[in-house]
This record gives sequence, structure tokens and C-alpha cells, in this order.
Amino acid sequence: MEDQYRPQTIEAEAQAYWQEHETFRAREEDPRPKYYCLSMFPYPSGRLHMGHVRNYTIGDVVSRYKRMQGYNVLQPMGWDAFGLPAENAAMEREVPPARWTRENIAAMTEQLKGLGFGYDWSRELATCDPDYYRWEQWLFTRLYRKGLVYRDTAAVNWDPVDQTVLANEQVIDGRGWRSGAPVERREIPQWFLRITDYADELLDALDRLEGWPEQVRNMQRNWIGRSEGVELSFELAGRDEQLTVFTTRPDTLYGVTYMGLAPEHPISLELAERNPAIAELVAEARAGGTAEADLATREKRGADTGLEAVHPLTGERIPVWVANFVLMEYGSGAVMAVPAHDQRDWEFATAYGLPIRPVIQPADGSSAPIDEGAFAEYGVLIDSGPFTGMPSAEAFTAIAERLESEGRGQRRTQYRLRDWGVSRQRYWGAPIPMIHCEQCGPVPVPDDQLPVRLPEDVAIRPGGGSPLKTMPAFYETTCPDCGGAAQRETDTFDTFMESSWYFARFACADQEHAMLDGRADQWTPVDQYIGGIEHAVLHLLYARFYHKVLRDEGLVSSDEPFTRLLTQGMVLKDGAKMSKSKGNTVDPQALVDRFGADTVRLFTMFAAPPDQSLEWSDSGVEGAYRFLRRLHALVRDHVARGPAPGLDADALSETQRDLRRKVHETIAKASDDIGKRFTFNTAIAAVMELCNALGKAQEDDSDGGRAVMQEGLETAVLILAPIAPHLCHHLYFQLGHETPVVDAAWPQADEQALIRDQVELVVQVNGKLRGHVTLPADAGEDQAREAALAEANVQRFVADKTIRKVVFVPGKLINVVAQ
RNA sequence: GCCGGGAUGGCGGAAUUGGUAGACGCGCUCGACUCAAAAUCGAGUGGCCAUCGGCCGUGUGGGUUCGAGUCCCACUCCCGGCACCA
Repeated sequence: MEDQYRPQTIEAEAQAYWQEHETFRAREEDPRPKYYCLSMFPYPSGRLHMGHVRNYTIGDVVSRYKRMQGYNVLQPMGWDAFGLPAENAAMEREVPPARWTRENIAAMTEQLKGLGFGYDWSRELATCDPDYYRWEQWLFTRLYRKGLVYRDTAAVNWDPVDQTVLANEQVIDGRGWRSGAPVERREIPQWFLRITDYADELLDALDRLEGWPEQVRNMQRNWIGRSEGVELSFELAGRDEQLTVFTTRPDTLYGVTYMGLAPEHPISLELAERNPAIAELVAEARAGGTAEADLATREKRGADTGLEAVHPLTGERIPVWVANFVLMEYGSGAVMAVPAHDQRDWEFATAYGLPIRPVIQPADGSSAPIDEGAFAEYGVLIDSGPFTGMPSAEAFTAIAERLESEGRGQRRTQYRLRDWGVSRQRYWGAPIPMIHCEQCGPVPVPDDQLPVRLPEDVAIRPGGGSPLKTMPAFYETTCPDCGGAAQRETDTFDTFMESSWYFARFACADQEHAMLDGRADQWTPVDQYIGGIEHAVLHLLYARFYHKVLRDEGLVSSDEPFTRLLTQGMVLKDGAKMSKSKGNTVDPQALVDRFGADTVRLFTMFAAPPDQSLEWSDSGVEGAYRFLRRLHALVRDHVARGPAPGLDADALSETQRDLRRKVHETIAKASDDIGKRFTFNTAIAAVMELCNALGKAQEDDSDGGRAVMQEGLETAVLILAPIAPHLCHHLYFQLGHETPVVDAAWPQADEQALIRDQVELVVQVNGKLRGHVTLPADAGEDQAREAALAEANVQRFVADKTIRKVVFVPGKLINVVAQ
């Protein structure tokens, strides 16, 4: 065995071994229970960053651990290869996005292999390959025919100088990132997927996703934002028109004192032509864009329209105002304002001197103070005609029923979630498989003409927009229905389309004749999914939606794609997120080159639990390296003494038994930490403790001592095998095994070895630590009490007091309560 | 504003069910080895007082309990998400 720990040699050998033996190839015919472990696939930006290393190390540790537990593990890897950075790079370096992307994939593949991740590379996929996106196009045309796809207008950020659409992240302080011109909002036609059809299922199923962090489930609940209420109509006096509003508080209906219209409401727009005050509000709403920080701090402003609405129950005339706090995008763009019981309505009413009429009082009969703000809680109705005296909940139903019976309203469920706009006015994405025909309208591309290939040999020019729009060879086509001249859609898909089903495609990446086959149902759902919290809502919601769509198409049979989810924390340096702009990045490759992949993996797993943020520390990395070197030396020195004799547990000395107990305690703790709690840091700490203890026992050259040493070192190697797989691969062979550690079984704690015949009890007086006593493990309370009171230090504290009670916790402590 | 999560030595963190606070690692101090340094190995390392040992200590203030980092109430600050959502 080499005298020195040389990670470069050891790691190259281990990786060559895995490759040669196809160690990580997952096979469908394997009879063991399947375990699908997936880390979120990366965008091929060119180089791995620390966030990737952390994410993929966690996934690899889980995969290797599950493999040792006897599962047939699938751990694939691929590339989320479409997206904006490739277009930006194309402009900067004059290289086509396709080439840039494929070069990055090649480079990053090498990095991943160098880190020793156990991926089944035979299933590798890149979403920019036509063999991949053709099936997404295929599904889209099916969903179109099914009615789950529709076309509507939606606002985009338009750069008037570059004549192009900008992504939100390309808009900086309301200006185009390249041109610096103020960005305009433009309404253009786009394709939508009816995710709202699945809103209820997406929401309700969250309750059953017990393997997901509560935080993520909550974020999705808020995002979907279901609210139950009543939709009702107010007649407009003197106009042949009604104002429809949604309210979650029909019980406050008698407190309506004005109506609020969004500035972009059709009525507001119409009145703006004659009314300068309204026109100003409209202009402000348009200019403000979507900058939420402005909105939140914006002062409540409005203008009287002069119109009057008629209260549906009392017939009272109510003024209609245009109000800048009413959103056109939510509900109907109009609200009934109840200033006594809604804070926003209250602020607006106060600003413009509108009446505030309380109709709810607290259930205890006190009167709610509405001078300082609205009373927004439930209570009992007052001054509400026939509903006076009812509790809010009862009034909700009664008023809703009254409105329904009069045909003036109905109960309704409203969602914050909107349909998913999947059109992007970009080049580097999957072409949307639709054809626009003047005669037939939009027509889906027939299956036998799929895929619609994205031309890859293109030049991207600044300010030129998507090259597809200027490529007749791409967009000129004939209508599949009437055969006349027609134009292809030149927009491409949102890249979330590709990442919404890749997990299923990994199961059957080589399938040429279908989107998915039976293997997809065999491997999915993903048992453990690992990725960044930044995908808590969009990616994870879209993927859940897509999975249900795939299910309804008969392609998979499960309801949810990801059984368990682990969201890893950020990697920080000097307390801040690593980023190029802050200049605090650490290049993983430089560390791998210097210390080896095992050290980088070990430190990453040791420095913090996976869901917390990880503070980078160069000296911590060196500490991890030192530990691996010590482990290497321990095995080297042990092996140098020749093969260890067999273990005779009954013949061990007390010291040897103590050490062996430590070995098995470590197994028990590490199994719990890695298998159940996912706290890899504490499992590593336990192994470090074990190694410290083994190091102190090195002089024991007896048969028993050497046998326990062998068992201890094997244990350390087995537990660390998922975390530092290369070194453990090497050491396991050195310890005399003929099969690789990657195929070894996870160690089991020996209950017999865990038994203690002596226990140390903590002795407290009035809850304060005053000493320790060592007793036989089966000692009872009387014996413990006697021993505790015999302690000199305990005597000092109870001498002049009366013992009132003794608390005994077997195996733990004895507390003498004295006064 | 609302919804999550958090605050523990000089630093990262541990304490799983209310039972020895600070495991493990980093850093630091001292010692061994060395001409010297690095590396390595050994010892120590929450603060204060001290002879055994004691007092204080887990963001702040209160409470429950024989016993609280852990449970309850009120609050401060930090991080993440959402937000005039009717």
C-alpha cells in the first residue's frame, strides 16, 4: 500500500473501475426494489459552480447509500440545454448557441465524472436535441386538440430600440439591459396551457406530499391562492352595463360605500378620454410596469367617475371610483369597497373623504374602533337589514343564497394562479409546433412532420431579435389542412416545458417511437428529488402539472412526480451568496485538482446539514483533507501488520469491548443520520470520533485488538463510502475484500456489542450538576439514590437541607430535590 | 403587512423524546520532532473567580417544570417567499 495518500491516483483508478464495470448502469430487469434518486439537471453554463457540487454530492450520497441498502438505484444526469445565456454568449463571441451549448456540455461532463458521481450516463439527454423536444411538441399538439392549449394576448417587455422582447431579468430598473431604453409593455398573442384546470388538484395534493418541506408546500399553496367567495353584479345607473365583482366577504355587503375600478378596466379607459384625472391614473398604471417595490409603497390614489352603481340588496346609489390599488389582472378588475372592514378600502376612503359604514362588530358585542383602521375580522352583523344579528359565517351563506336566488350572483372559487404562458419570442428554444394559415387559423403540425427542427447554424446579432423571424426557409410552409401557403409559429417554448418531464424521459431516453414507454412507469415517481429552493414554485409546480397531464394521457400512472424533496441551502462565502458580481466565487475544479474530489465532497457534506446554507471555508477544506489522510494512514498501518485475526467477541478485554461498542454505536448513529435525518454532517462527525478512538488504540497488537481494529476500520470505510467513494473504494480492497465497496451492504449495528454493564449517571441537586456516579447498568432507583447521596460534593449541597424528593431517570440521571 | 425558517464559543456547527450545553471540525495557545520552517504528532481551549471547586452563560423579557437551547406568552433582529389578491 502506498505510504502517502495520493488522491489523484486513487480517484483515477476508482473512476476507471466504475466505468469499466458499468457500475452505475441501472437495469429494469434487476429484481431488487427500485429507487429513483434525481438531482435537478443543470443549465450547461460552461463550468460547475459550488452550488452544483453541493447539489450533486447530496444526490450521489443518497444514491450510493440506497444502493448499499439493497435498492436498484437509478441516478441519471442530463442537460437543461435551452435558454437565454446561449443567445447572449452567441452575441458576445459570435458562436452559434448550439455549438456553445454542446461544448459546455462536454466540459461539464468531464467535471462531473471527475467528482466521481455515480450516474447512469447511458441515459444522458440534452433538451436541445430534436429527439428530446420532438415529444414535447407532440404532446403540445395533443393537448391543443384536447383543449388544454389556447391562444390569448399577454403583456411582454418590449425594447423599442433593440426591437425585441426582453425577459424579466433583462429589464433593469425599467430599462433594457443592452439598449438602456425605457421598456414598454406590449400585448402580443401567445400560447397558454390551462394549468388552472388542475388548480384544485395541485393544491389539494400538497397535503399528501409528506416528503416535501413544509416551506415549499406553503409557497405553492400561496402561489395557487385559492379563495372562496361570491361573484355578484352591481347595475350601473344610466348605463346598460353591470359591474361584476368578486368578494370573499359577502357578509360585509351592507357596508359597501363605493366601488373601485382598475385603471386599466374598460370603463376607466373609456372615461379617460374625457377625464384628465382618470387619464393620469391610466398612464401611471401603464408606466409603472410590474415593479412590485413601487406598487407596495404607492400612495392610494383615485378619481371619481361620476357614475353610480346600484346596491343589489338595498337599491342604494353608490359612487364609482377609479382606484390605483385595484388590479386588472386579478378577478374582474373591479371591487366593492367596504372601508369599515378592509384596510385598503379604509385608506382610500379616508384619503378621499368617502363614508365608512361599520356592519360587523366583534362577537363579544364590543364596538370595533374604525377610526384608526378597518376591522377586518369576522364577527356579528349590524345594520344589515334582514341579516342583522347573524354571525359572519352564517351571513356569508345567507347572503350568497339570497343573491343566487335573485340571479344577481353566485358562489365562486377564485385563484391567484394564472394559466401558463409558454411562448417565448426567442431563438434558442424548442419551436412551438403550430402553423398559422389564413384560411384555417392555427393548425397543429401533424405527427408525421415532427419534430419541427430548430435551425442550428445561425448568427445572432445584437438588436436583431430571434433569427427565426427572418428565416423564410424556416417559417414558410404549407397548411396541413388546406394545403395553402402558411407560416410557422416562430416563437419557441418556455424552457420550463423541457424541465417539466425530463425526469420521466430518463427512464426511457432511448425510446424512438414514443414520448415515454412502460419503463417510465416502472421508475417514476422519483423517490428522492434534490435541488435548489429557488425552484420551489415554478419548476416544481409546472412539473407536478405536467405529470398529471402525462397521467391523464395514459403515459404514467402515478399522481405526483416527486415523492420526497430535499431543497439544499445556498453556498455562501463571507456570509454572502457566491456570485461573479460579488467576486466571492470558489472554483470547485481548482479544489479538486489540489485536494481531490473526495475532500471537496467530504467538506461539502460536513460543513452544514444539506437544507441549511453552507459557509465556505478554505481551512475547513484542509481539515477534511487532513481527516482523509489520517484515515488512509490508519488503514495503511493496520494493513502493514498483516491480515487481522478473526473476531472473538467473548474473548475481548474491557478496553477492547469499549472500543467495539464505539464501533457499533457509530453504525447506529450514522445509519439514523444518513438514512432518516439526512444530517450527513453529524454522521461524518461520528466517524471522525470513531477514527480518533481507533487511533488511540493502535498500540494494541493483541489478536482481540487487531480484530476490533479491522472491524472499526471497515466500519469507517463503509459509512464514508457514499461520501468519499474513491478513497473508500481503495481502502476497502486494502482491508482484504475482493468485491468493491460500492456493492457492499450497509453495516448493521450488533445489539450485543451495544450493551453496557456499567453506566454513568449524572447527579444533580435541585437541577444543577453536582457529580457523576458509575453503577451497574441494571441498578435501580434505591441503589442510584444511595450512590448519589454518598458523593462528597452532593453532601455539601444537601447537608443542611431536607430532601423532599428524588427524580430518577434510568440510565441518565438522578436529581435530588432538597430545601 | 402576511406565511415560513432562524439567532448557541473567535468561526462552521452539535445536542434526535424536556435530562451532563458546546460533539465534530476550523482557528488559536503550549509542547514534541527540526539547524530552522512547513507538514505531522501530543496537550489545552465558553466567560469570570479559584485549592477541592464555584458563579454566570444558548437574541431580549416573563412563565411552566425537580430540571428548559428544547415547551408556553410577549418582543427584537436576520434570512427566504408572497403581497394593494378584493
